[in-house]
Amino acid sequence: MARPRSTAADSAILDATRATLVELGWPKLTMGHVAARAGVAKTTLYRRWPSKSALVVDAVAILFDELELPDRGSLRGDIEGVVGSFATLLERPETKTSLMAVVAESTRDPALRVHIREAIVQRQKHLVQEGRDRAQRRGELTSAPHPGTAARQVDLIFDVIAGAVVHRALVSAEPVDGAWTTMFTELLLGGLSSLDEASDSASAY
Amino acid sequence: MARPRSTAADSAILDATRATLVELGWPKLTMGHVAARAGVAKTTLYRRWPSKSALVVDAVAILFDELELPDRGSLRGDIEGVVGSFATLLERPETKTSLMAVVAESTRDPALRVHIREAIVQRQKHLVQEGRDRAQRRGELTSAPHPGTAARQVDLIFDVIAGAVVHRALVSAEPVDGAWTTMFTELLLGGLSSLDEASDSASAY
DNA sequence: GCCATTTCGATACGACTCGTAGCGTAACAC
DNA sequence: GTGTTACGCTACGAGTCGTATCGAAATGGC
Repeated sequence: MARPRSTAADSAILDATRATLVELGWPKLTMGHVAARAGVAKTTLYRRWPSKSALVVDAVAILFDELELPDRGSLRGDIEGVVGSFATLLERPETKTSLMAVVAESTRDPALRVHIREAIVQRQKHLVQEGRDRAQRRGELTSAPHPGTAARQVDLIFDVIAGAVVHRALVSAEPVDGAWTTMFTELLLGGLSSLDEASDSASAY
Repeated sequence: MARPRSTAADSAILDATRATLVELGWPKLTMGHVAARAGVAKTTLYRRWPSKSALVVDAVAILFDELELPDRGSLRGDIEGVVGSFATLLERPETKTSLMAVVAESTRDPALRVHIREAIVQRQKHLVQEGRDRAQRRGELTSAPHPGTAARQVDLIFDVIAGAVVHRALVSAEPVDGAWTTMFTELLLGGLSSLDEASDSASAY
């Protein structure tokens, strides 16, 4: 009908949000700072995002798209690769300080919880599916009997990998280095083949 | 020398903190609220805790002591038990809203990070060691070759269990129910025996 | 029992953030 | 052009933060 919303402002705001996260960290990031840095009025921010948390989710979600799953020739290699790149991502100050913060706020804000699930979790879950498909083609894993079982296994593996790496890096606050990754991958490989056998023996799940 | 600090005030403050967490949640919890509820001046809070986060860590850490590892006769049973009780703990509003929040702030506050590690992580790590010892006595696992390897395995297992359950419950925001626990335990058992064999074959780690 | 010492409750403070409202101006669709 | 909408700017009340200051209260040492 009339003047459309400036898409330039959108990206300027998201860029400014990431830059401010790096510089000040989540707790000291304010809507005022972001607005000033983006060369935009504070009102413009509130016209597009209901809260600081929602803004940060969008600003950070894009960063997760850099996660890839290059084919390293084996399931072991693929897992070690994705763990490494995820750990690298978590070391960036933008993600490190804000990821836990938005999750924390989401425990009291259902809309934000859905927002995170769609923008980050579900959006990256294809990585697990892809790794699984590859392993099946290589004959390292067999396909699950029921489609529902397969989906639940993908969900489980995603929670285990993401959860373990996040916990190691941010809660235990110790490095996700080669030694840890090797050991974790060994654990996961053993677990996966165990799941494979268990679901082959019919009734299990 | 003179008037000692009131221990009654200490516990009144911690109780008030938990109660306020339940009622208002982390984001709306203020030092003013806690002080008023505890029947204490705001100044008294700041004399003992440097920040809201540090106060909440102490208030919540005690709750983790209710985690137990009753002997269910098998490693499988023990794991399922501890996963269940951890999930129950995470469902309580005091922990749910505040755990991620303090971790988030700890990414920019080294002192707080150490505080969390000592009060929560290290304090509960004995559960893993205990489960492992039991499994060895039952003959379900063998002891690691080097003591350093054993310690690293305990750290890894702790991160995997705690991380996966937290991620499932708070990030994916889906229930840690019996089906999930069964599947996760199966994964972990397979992984543990795999680690066992790998570390038996000498040089591995 | 008395006194020095330290904590305690109360209050006030400036600085900051929040989210919203009101305004005139600028940019686009038709 | 003209109407409609987004924009930048400013101001606002409410609320929080962490600190400073004060007299009163409680305790240990003598």
